[in-house]
Amino acid sequence: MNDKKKELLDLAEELILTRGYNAFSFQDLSDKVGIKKASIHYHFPTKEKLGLALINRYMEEFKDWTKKLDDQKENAAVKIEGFFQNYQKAAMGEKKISLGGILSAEFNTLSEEMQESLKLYFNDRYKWLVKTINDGQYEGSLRVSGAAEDKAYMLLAALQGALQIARATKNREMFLQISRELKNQLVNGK
Amino acid sequence: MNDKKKELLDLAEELILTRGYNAFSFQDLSDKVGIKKASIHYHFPTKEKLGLALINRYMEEFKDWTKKLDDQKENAAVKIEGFFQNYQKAAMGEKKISLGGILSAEFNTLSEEMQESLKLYFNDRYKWLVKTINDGQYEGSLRVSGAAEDKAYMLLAALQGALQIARATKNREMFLQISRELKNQLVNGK
DNA sequence: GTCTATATATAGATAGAC
DNA sequence: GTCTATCTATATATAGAC
Repeated sequence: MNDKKKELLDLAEELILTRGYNAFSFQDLSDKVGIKKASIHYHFPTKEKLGLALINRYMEEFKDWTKKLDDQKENAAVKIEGFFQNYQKAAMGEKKISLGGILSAEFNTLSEEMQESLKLYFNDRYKWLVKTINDGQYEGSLRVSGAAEDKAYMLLAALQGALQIARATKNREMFLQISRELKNQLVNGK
Repeated sequence: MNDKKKELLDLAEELILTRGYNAFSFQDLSDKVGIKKASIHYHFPTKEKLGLALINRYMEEFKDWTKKLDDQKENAAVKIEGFFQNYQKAAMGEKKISLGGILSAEFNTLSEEMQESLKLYFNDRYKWLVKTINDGQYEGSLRVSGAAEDKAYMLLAALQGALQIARATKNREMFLQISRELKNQLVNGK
């Protein structure tokens, strides 16, 4: 990916996380990146291609992130803590939403291909959580009551929901409290 | 509120929960309700007024719903079960989102007044949960470990997030599983 | 790669007739 | 209350020059 294309994707990411996929435009990109909006179509033929590129990049980044943890031979507790930190960064910042959060809300207005990619995005994260929680049980760095599958669902839903409510209520403390509670469930088997 | 106005608000609710606030238009309403889009401005001068009317109606409905439970002298466990059922209806249906969920995602594109109303919407629900959990502890219908405030946060976030993920993954079972787990935490003190 | 110009569609909103 | 007509703004996208 060339520099201009990457720059456009970075800006699109910023705009989508702030305003949503439907509420950002090629004109917004043009204003910020300094080329005319018609020129953006050279890099991304359609808005949908741009949207797909962004979801795919998110999935790549997640894969890279998890691979790095594997390479460093981190234990499951450290990995899960990193997962929390990723959400916490979002919660403490201005945007307070995840790509999955915004695109789920706009789900029914997205193309079939984007819908399918979004489903994969969530499934990737879910599967990683299940595996990591199971690893943690086995190695002893986590103590979880019940099935890893169920705890993974809960974790993902609560973190996504916490971001959502944090945005609307501007309440950062809430996110931290939910975080503490979830972590407690993961190490004390509650 | 006259019939036509109510009809418009009902349709707007349907459209907003399906496509989002920014992605529905007065033209959409016009197509379905059978009057020209210019005529809709007679009932709602601006789109924002319509949005505000919808949030306010949601808050009124919630107040009526909680009042009915109070009048029937239901215990806290029954009330909380009803709260779960409200979410479950959404999760099992086609829309799979709450008004708060969609408007949080679009938060930064909303008027200040709508943002403020949305904050109240969440705070109303949060305060009711705190009070109900505390009542449940006192009367013995619920057994919760830790502060009611913390459990209320968790409950709200997990249910909102569960709806969000259910929409994108088309996974209804996930919602039920999260529901079971949350209820377990509320009666077994975990 | 980026430009100007343009096509086509749709948005929210208003004026004024009926 | 609802209509037609219209305004103004903006959207995604394409053609063709440079």
